[in-house]
Amino acid sequence: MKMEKITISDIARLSNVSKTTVSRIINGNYGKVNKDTKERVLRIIEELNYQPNTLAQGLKQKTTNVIGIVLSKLHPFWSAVLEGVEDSCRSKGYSLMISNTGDDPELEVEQIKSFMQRKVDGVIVSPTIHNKAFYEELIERSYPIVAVSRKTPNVSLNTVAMNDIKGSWMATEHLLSLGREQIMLVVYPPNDISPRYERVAGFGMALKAKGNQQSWVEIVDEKPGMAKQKIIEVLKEKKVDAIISTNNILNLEILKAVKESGLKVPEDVAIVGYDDPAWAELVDPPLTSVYQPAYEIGEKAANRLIELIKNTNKTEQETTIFEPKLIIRNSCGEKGD
Amino acid sequence: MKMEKITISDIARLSNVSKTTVSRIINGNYGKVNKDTKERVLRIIEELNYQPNTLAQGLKQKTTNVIGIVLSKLHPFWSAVLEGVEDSCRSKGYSLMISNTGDDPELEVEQIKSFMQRKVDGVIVSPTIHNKAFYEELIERSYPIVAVSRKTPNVSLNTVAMNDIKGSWMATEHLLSLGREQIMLVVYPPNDISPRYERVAGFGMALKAKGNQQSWVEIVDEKPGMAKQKIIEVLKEKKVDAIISTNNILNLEILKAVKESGLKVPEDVAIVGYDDPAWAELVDPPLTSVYQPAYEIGEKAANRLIELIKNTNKTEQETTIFEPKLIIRNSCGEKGD
DNA sequence: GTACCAATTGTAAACGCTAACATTGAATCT
DNA sequence: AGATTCAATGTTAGCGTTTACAATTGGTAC
Repeated sequence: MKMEKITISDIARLSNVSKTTVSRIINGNYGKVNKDTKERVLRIIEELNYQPNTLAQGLKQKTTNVIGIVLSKLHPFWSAVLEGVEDSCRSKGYSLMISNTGDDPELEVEQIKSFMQRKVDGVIVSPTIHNKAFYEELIERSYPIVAVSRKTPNVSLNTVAMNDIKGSWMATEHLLSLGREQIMLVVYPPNDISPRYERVAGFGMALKAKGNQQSWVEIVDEKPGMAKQKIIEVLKEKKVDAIISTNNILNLEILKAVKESGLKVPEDVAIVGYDDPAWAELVDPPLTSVYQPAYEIGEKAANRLIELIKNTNKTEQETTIFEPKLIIRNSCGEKGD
Repeated sequence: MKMEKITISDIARLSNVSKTTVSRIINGNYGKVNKDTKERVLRIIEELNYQPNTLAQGLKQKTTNVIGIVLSKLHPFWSAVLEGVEDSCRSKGYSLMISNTGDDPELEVEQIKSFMQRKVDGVIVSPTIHNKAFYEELIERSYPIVAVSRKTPNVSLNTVAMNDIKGSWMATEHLLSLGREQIMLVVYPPNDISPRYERVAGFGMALKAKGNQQSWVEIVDEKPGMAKQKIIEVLKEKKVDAIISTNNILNLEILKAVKESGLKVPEDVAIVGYDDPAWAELVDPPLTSVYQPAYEIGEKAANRLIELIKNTNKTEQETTIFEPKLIIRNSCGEKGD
């Protein structure tokens, strides 16, 4: 299992053919090369465990079979997305470069540029809504890129995302139908990031439809622990009979806050989580929650990107929206509670 | 913000210097170039938004500033490791290629080879214990590689991992000291993967120390849901007064199984989780669990790898072991329960 | 025997960069 | 003045591939 730094020239020399012929064989251009030489060369390649230098290939061919993914953080939702992306990429022969930005808009473009400099064939990104100009430029150059789990108003990126309005809408509807009236939607600062403001919007729509005016949106700080603290305060001061989470992490903060406040779920306060965590059925009471098919989103995003990379024709903007599901357990009680 | 495919030659031509000079400027070799030309060239680079082609650089320089990471899966533990790796890499100017193998030994070497073909500067891997020969070869060629969160007997890889014996040992000790006697350690098939058999070993050691002979190891199938089912069966047939989990996923399976079996925690059965999940304090009762500093492990692994890449001298094998912590909540009750 | 063709293989340039070595011109030394 | 040095810049080859274009060979048709 020798693996020295042998090049195509070595193979060529040792098998008495030109580099061209070896190259043809490497690339499966068998039609143009004699069966005997092919076998001889393949044997030598095998023996020396020769692996073509991908950098050189990329330099010459303008394509690397690498795609880059830029996302915000690695909490469970994104991990699942990433797994979908990864599986799909590997099965199609692409390698993956990854980078997290923590939703810093500048880091976002910096990382994409860095990937482009490395000549990745395309990029998957969970974009903030800034960087409009940057993305427009990419589109104009028809650089393969797809936005995942985030939408970009004013920029028509290829997109694979959730119906986020519907997610919070369903949650709100559910609570209202159970007679809850002072509902608090807890959300991180929603301005930069589409799912957040869509979830706020869906909440508002559902309230308006039922004429509810006692519910409100509580915007909380993103620093770990801050949300919990804030919620505890609010819970002391205001009448709250239901809480809706808007993501993975807030699920935890909300549940902890409620627990520490000594309130009973669902009697005192009903809770709807977001993102249906794996432990949802283990807490007491089991958490009603909005499910999102994260893995499938990732998979689809990767597939779409690869489509863009390969097909120079199927390139018109396309948006795929997945629908969330409300998984009802016991954290909202039943009608009349 | 034009970003056509401009090369170093364009910059050179437009600023009336040779490519060499431009190259010197790009690479910060300012000492050797006149201040005026430097500024002129930098301005043109800026104007045209020139970005050096990293493939070409890599081809020439034999170094890419990319590192590859090959791990088993993306459950929460590995996500946290990955975040540590990623942060550390980015802060030091490295990009990251990622790949999951699901602990398939063949895929493991396949992916590493693929990374090497792409000329990554080094690799972080969560290895199975197979592939001894392969890793030995890498070591012999002094290829920079570090094993993360897994140990490789017979192969002296640079390693950053946990004291896994101690983790289960502490859990077992804790349970024994509380008077539990029929303890079941639930584990996925442990043969290929060091933390698993270490956790089995730590369990055995603690039992032996106290002369306990009624406890046992329950090996369960890795397919989702299988563990839960098996545990439910066992719970019916045998007397079990404590269960120890050995990872993230098993935490969930065990808790679900116990819940479905209608047993009371900790009265009927005590439980110790592994990996201290974010939701540990939210379940009822809050889960006692073994904490592992996943992020720090990732960080350290990346740092060590980068050290190996840069320092051709500090290259002797080195193993860093982090210590787990037992976080006691209420799932094991108190003495005398 | 000459012309033509297909099959197989080779030559050489190019991809975009870096670096060893060479060149230039002016300043400094003796 | 001639030799020496130094700062600034350039020439050129090469990193490991691919590929347009040639070249060689033997066979076939006339």
